[in-house]
Amino acid sequence: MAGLHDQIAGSLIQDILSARYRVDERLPSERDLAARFDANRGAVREAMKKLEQIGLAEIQPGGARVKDTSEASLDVIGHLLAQDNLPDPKLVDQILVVINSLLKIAAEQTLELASDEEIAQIRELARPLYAENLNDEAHTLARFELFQSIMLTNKNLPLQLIARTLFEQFAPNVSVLNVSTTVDKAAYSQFAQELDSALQQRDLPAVQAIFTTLSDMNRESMMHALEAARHSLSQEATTP
Amino acid sequence: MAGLHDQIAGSLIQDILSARYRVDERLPSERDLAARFDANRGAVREAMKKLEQIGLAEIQPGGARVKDTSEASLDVIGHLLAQDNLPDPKLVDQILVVINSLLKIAAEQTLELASDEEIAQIRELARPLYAENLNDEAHTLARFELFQSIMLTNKNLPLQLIARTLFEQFAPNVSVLNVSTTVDKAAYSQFAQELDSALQQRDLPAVQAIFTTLSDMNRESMMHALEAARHSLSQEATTP
DNA sequence: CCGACCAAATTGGTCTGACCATATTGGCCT
DNA sequence: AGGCCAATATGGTCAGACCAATTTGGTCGG
Repeated sequence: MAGLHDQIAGSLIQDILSARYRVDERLPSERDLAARFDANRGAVREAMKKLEQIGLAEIQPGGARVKDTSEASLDVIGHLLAQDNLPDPKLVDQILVVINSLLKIAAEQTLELASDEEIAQIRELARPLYAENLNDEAHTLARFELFQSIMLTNKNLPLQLIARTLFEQFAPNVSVLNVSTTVDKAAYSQFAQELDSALQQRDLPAVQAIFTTLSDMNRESMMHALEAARHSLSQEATTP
Repeated sequence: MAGLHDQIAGSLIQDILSARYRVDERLPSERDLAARFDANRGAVREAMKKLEQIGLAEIQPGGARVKDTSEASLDVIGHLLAQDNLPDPKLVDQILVVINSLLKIAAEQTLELASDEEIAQIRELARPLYAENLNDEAHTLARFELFQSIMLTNKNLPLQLIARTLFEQFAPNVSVLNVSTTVDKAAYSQFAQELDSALQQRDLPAVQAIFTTLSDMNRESMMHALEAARHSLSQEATTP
């Protein structure tokens, strides 16, 4: 299924992220890599192009050099998360901070710019979360739809692009954690009700406070899910 | 200087962004495009790869289709800004909202996590802005260094990557505007002093308020610069 | 002994041409 | 008219070659 260049790129990305090549170090030549992977140079070349696009390497006539992660593109995040069995908790928390902040910004802007109809639509999507006895799947779906609605109602294109990019890299790497089992549905119910009310009254400070609280909630439940997964993994290791 | 594939990519990007191809419409085949541009298929292929990377097209066996801008990568922003003589004011404002929000988040996190030494370093960089009689160049540099310091002191990698990416696309497209001539240096002086004090006392609400005000300031001065450039352009048109 | 300079080897960049697997198309048959 | 199938067009991959720029290593002169 995956093209040869994808395998090569994946291997090189892994090598770079696991620090097998130091920053500023020259990568092997395309011809060498082609020989090592028993592949066409074109395939290696495509792989190198991907590295460059991700921002992990800088290709120049004379050789390709490894760049620091901090100079990379936002697309490295996904690769960083996928590096180990479990995603790095610190990185996960950083991502959550950013995503939740973006959500907060979107909500603030929505409050300021959205029409009454648009506000009403968002409020509709908060209703399902009133229920504290939703099953995990339905609860996850309801949360997702509410957040997506807030993001899309906002007409800020850069904000949307960032949020989507970040989420797309984030989601597949935390899906194994079954976060929905650790969310506090009672707290979410209160959140939904307060949000509904604050939206109706277009109460900016209230909305800000609500999303600050939400951020803490989400970060907490994610940390719990990560810890649970870590325990589960170490159990598997001892009883194979 | 620019490779042939870059010219082809640029032409295709322009065509897509100016809506000469509709969303979901099939692009001409690589062989057709090669003939049209009098180029090698490999060159066209590289150009198409770039389109796919930016997220403006989706390449599949059977043909390439145009995607909606909202599904693109964050890298479209630069191309969107560069599309006309002057960048789209609405888009510019949206970008400023996001950048300023990210800065605010970084500042909040810095307040929470940074060491006293790091805080002190940032405060140092606020000092130069006390002066209201800095020349434009020095003022721009001082602002830039302060903001960059806040961004880097924060250890949030995703936040840094997003901010840098956004800024790199933004800066070259607004550099023609000479924004520094429209900033209110007196207001900036007050901002710097308040920030210095708020950082020293680690006063979170104060920092939040300061950056909210800063955002409005920046957005205003950018709008003024845009308007000035617009007038300047229309004058040139009447007196060539 | 060191630095500047130059030629050779290496490297990425580009082009040509071909073949393959798959998707699309258009005609044919029912 | 609808379904089926072959012909065709398309993107995906590969091989081999040449070019321009960089890097490298040696040599010469100070």
